[in-house]
Amino acid sequence: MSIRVVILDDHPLIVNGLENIIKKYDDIELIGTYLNGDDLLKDLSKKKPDVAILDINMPDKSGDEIAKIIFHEYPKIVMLALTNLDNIYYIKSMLQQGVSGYILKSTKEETLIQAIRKVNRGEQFLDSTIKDRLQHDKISIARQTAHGTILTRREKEVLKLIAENYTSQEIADKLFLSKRTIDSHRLNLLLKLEVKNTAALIKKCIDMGLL
Amino acid sequence: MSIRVVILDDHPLIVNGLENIIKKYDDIELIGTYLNGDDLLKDLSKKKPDVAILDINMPDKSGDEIAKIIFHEYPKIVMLALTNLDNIYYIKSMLQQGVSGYILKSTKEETLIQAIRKVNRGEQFLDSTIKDRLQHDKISIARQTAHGTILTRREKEVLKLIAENYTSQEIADKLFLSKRTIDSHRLNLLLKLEVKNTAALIKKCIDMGLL
DNA sequence: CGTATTTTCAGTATAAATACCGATTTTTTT
DNA sequence: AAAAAAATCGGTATTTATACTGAAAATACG
Repeated sequence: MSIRVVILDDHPLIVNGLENIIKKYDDIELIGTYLNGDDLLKDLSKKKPDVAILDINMPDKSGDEIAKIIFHEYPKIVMLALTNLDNIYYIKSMLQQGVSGYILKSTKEETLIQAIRKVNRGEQFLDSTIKDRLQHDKISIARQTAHGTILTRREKEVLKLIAENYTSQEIADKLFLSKRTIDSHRLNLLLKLEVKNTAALIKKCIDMGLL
Repeated sequence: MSIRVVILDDHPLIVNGLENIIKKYDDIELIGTYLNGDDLLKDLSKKKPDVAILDINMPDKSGDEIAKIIFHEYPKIVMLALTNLDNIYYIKSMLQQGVSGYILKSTKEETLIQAIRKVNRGEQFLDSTIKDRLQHDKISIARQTAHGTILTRREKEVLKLIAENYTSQEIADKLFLSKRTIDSHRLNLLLKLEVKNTAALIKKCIDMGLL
């Protein structure tokens, strides 16, 4: 019996590439492709794939949210994350969310197929480049996820406005809050992301897909 | 005689997707794929494609640099730019660099094929979504390219350090310059990119692929 | 219903960035 | 060689952000 796979990626061209690759292999069957997380989640109540290939940088819901839901509602589905090199921040958190493997979007055909087969057998697959990066940034990633990179609703809101050319005072006016409150949120953002100024904050958040 | 095409993209998975799509059409022939601009340029002295599909966000050389070189050295080659929605900043500058068409990475198979055929006939092809965005941001883009979004070497250097968590004083020490000089560069960066603070500067630069 | 987290707000102080005024020297381009 | 652009540095004033106290109210969660 063949391995049934679904793909989630907001990039149709990537989906197309994966689709065409998988087609060539008899032991793997593509039973669904999705451009956003909600569509995938809806369809999972009907279809039962063995492996779900998930893009990490999604515009609406972030990859780890989807992974979390799938992991809890459909624990039998094995997940394989699709990621760029730039986004290693999520990796540890994704591991905890039950993701079994990581492949890069810049991966080759053979590596992809190998990864699908491996995670379907219950093993873990980490792209070698990701392994290196993990090794290299081990400490900072550990700290990263330790006190949580997960931002609260307000923090995200403030973050977004900061990136949009607003000052603290303007943000305060916009949200009908005190400037102190905004300062407070800014401070928390800097602490959570371990940066010491707004410039680095914005960069890191974009790198992590929070913006 | 079929349309001979080369592809430049640092994302193997995208290349793979394009490759598989083009394969299916008899009137289009893929004669080369490249993961970086230099490889493509080297090969152009031997191969003579009709159409070159170029990724815009490349890590080493930026897309418009490549386009400029091709346009001047091989004016017969028609260029089709591959872009994300996020990066419309380059579009006008690319047009001036001789690019004939724009397709989104999130495009569908048919649109891609249609675009290749159209630009090969000497016509222009703009993805409808890009058209909309161009319309919407018309004024700001015009201003953008007018006084040049092109940053100088020093400005890029300072910009990078700003994004890396350094203060003006620290940057000054690092580069053995006066703090005033750094202030000067910062001010120019803000003016050139038409933003009023560092946060927005970083965001815009990342959006534009300058970081 | 009680506990934890989030969100809210305050004072004060310092550090940093931005807004103006300017200018000279060096490098690149024509 | 001349012109243009880039890179350098200075003073001063103002605005904004960050650091350090701390704490009350609102929400979410078990």
